[in-house]
Amino acid sequence: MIPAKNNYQFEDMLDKHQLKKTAPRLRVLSMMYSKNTATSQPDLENVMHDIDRVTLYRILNVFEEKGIIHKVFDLDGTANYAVCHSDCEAHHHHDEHVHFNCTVCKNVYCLNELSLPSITLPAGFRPESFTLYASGLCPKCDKKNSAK
Amino acid sequence: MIPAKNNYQFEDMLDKHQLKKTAPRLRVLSMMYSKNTATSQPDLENVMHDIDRVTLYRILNVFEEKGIIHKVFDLDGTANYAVCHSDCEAHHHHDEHVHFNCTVCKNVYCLNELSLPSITLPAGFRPESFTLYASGLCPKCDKKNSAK
DNA sequence: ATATAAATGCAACAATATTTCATTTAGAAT
DNA sequence: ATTCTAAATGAAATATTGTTGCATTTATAT
Ligand SMILES: [Mn+2]
Ligand SMILES: [Mn+2]
Ligand SMILES: [Zn+2]
Ligand SMILES: [Zn+2]
Repeated sequence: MIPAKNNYQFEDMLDKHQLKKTAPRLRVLSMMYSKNTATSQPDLENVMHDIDRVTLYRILNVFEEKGIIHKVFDLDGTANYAVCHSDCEAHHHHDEHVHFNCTVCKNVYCLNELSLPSITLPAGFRPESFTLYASGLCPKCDKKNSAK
Repeated sequence: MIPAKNNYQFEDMLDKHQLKKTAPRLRVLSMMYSKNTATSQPDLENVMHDIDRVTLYRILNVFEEKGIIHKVFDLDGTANYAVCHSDCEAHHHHDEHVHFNCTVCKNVYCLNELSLPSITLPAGFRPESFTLYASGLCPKCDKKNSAK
């Protein structure tokens, strides 16, 4: 589903966005591409002890600006970031898919396959984008749950 | 649309939920019922200087627990609170309506009239609740915008 | 009027995010 | 290869946001 990427491809990505190929950026990229769930700033901080917190914030911000990753808030309101698969451009995201937040493992899944049902808003509202959040049990946690 | 309420009704509400009728609580209630948009903690803090920050947090928390208000995160991830109109009970909310976040005035509107379209998730996911967020121009900001 | 549990206010603390600036480094120019 | 420079990082300071503990006040039941 998510196409795996190697380090050369990550370097290309940074090149393409006129970002310098630095070690912290490559590590963040490879971490985010290796998972099928979104990553929070605390997640990164816990794994990459040697990289400064501020650097992580800045990497997340610039990646979001460039359209490499997009931000999703989970049930607690903490920001999670996931790689974009919708040919997003700088300052112009198109990540209008469903997000699933597991109530047990707290992971956030991007359900890129699902497009949103169209919906009509009350008169006067001019919507520009939609996001649908679903929460409940993810496949893993549901399996564990029904096993016992 | 939103039924206006007077102070006696606010007192009744607190009574019904076994909460003491205190001045801070009544003021928060009346502020939230007087608007048709959600209220953030900073909003409250800016208006009610004389009430302690911590008290406001506690009021919001207990109101949410009791099913009087529900929490909505806006585009920046800040928590906003809006009155419930879905006969919510303590620890059991049913606020599955559409939320609209205006990109200009930043206001969050509960579109209680709109129910959510049903949606089928990929195999394995066991959803328990849904929220649909829309963002764009609210009626007011759209009108101002097209005027000039 | 009194008693008591609940609620508030204040101070301290913790967690999270941003700003500033000195130092380092990637990539371009020579 | 060496030098140069803008970009990126790291570290400290500051700001913002949310929580905890405790003394004081207050709503309400008796
Ligand atoms: Mn996504
Ligand atoms: Mn709502
Ligand atoms: Zn899960
Ligand atoms: Zn607006």
